[in-house]
Amino acid sequence: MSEQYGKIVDKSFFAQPTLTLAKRLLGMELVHEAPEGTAAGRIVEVEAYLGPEDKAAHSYGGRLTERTKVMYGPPGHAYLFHIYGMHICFNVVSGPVGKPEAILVRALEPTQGIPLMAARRRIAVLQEKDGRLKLRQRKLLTNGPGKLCQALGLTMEHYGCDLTVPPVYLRKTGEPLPDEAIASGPRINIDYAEEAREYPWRFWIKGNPFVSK
DNA sequence: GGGACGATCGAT
DNA sequence: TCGATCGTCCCC
Repeated sequence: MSEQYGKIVDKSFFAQPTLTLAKRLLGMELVHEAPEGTAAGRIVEVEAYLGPEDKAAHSYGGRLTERTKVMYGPPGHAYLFHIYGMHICFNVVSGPVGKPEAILVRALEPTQGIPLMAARRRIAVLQEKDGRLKLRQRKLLTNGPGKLCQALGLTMEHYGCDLTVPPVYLRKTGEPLPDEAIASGPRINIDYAEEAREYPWRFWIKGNPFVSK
C-alpha cells in the first residue's frame, strides 16, 4: 500500500494536461462528507471536455455563462450542471485559469457509506449473509453520472467548491494506474458534436464492473 | 416572454 | 426505444 493512501489531493495535482489528469483521476476516491454521513466511491470512468475547440463541451467557442463560468477559474473545483430537468452531473474543473476544460465523472465503485447511498437512491437493500449488498445492487448505486451525484448527495450547492478540502474532495488510494489498465473510447450521448463525437476522450478502468452501460 | 434542447435514467 | 421533466440558453 502506498504511503499516499488516504491523502487528500493538493492543488498542484491539478496542474497537468486535462487528458493526463482524466486518466490520473481513475482509481482515486471522490468523497462527500455530509451531515447525515460520509459517502465515497472509487472513480472508474471519466470523460474529458476540452474547452473552446471541443464541440461537445459546454464551453465550446468560449461560451461564458452563469452555468459555465467556474470552468474559466482555477482547476480543482467542482463544475456541476442540471441535465434533462432532473439530474445533476459532477465534473472536475481542469486547465489553467482562462482555459475552460473539465472532466466528467461517469461512474464510481462504492467504497464508503453504501447504506446511505442506497437510501438516497431509494434502492431496496437486498443483502448477502455477511451484510454486504449484492454486486448487482451496488452497481446500481453509482454506474452513471446522474446516479453517482444522487448517491453521494451532490447538489448545485456544491457548484464551484474546492476539491482539496471537505466536504467534497478527492482522495488518493495508491499509485496511479498504469496505462495498460486504462481503456479509452468515444464519449457518450454527444451526437450533436459532429467530428468531436469520435474523439477517444472517455477513459475507464479495463474490466471494471462498475463502469456505466 | 417563449421555445427548443439536453455530458440521463428507468421502464418497456 | 421512448417518455419524463425543467433549468439553461438564446432568440423574438
